[in-house]
Amino acid sequence: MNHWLMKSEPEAYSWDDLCRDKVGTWDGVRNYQARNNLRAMKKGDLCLFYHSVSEKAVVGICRVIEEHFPDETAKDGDWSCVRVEPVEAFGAPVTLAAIKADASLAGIALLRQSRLSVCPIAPAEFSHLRSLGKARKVA
DNA sequence: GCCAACGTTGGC
DNA sequence: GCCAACGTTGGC
Repeated sequence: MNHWLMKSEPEAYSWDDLCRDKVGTWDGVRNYQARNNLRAMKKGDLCLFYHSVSEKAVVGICRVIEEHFPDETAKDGDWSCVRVEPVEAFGAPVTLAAIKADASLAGIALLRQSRLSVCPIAPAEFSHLRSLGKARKVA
């Protein structure tokens, strides 16, 4: 299984929105590297949900429930999206500042490539963030 | 609001 | 194929 981190501005689509919807379509990606990461996702892969810009924190974990298919929101070009469902909410969101301050997360793609909206996460990084975030199952 | 990083576009 | 101009993302 692979692990990922996906960013969303909470004003555009938030973790709470995903929990309300139960199932979310992760569309709107218009960056080739991010798109290729979306296409590499397998059903069952887990993704950290990061709130960018206004909050700058990892707030939960979602699971890929449908592998990539064409992004209908794209007027032109060859873009993809996936479907996800919320799995675990972070009782303690892990802020960007906390990630930067954590030596064991120094290599995380979030820091190394700050503009990439869908990036792979190493298993050790994933489990560390999950425990820092005091993740608990979504009802 | 500013700016750094980075991707894309188009002229040459 | 290079590079300047421009647009976008996202942290500060």
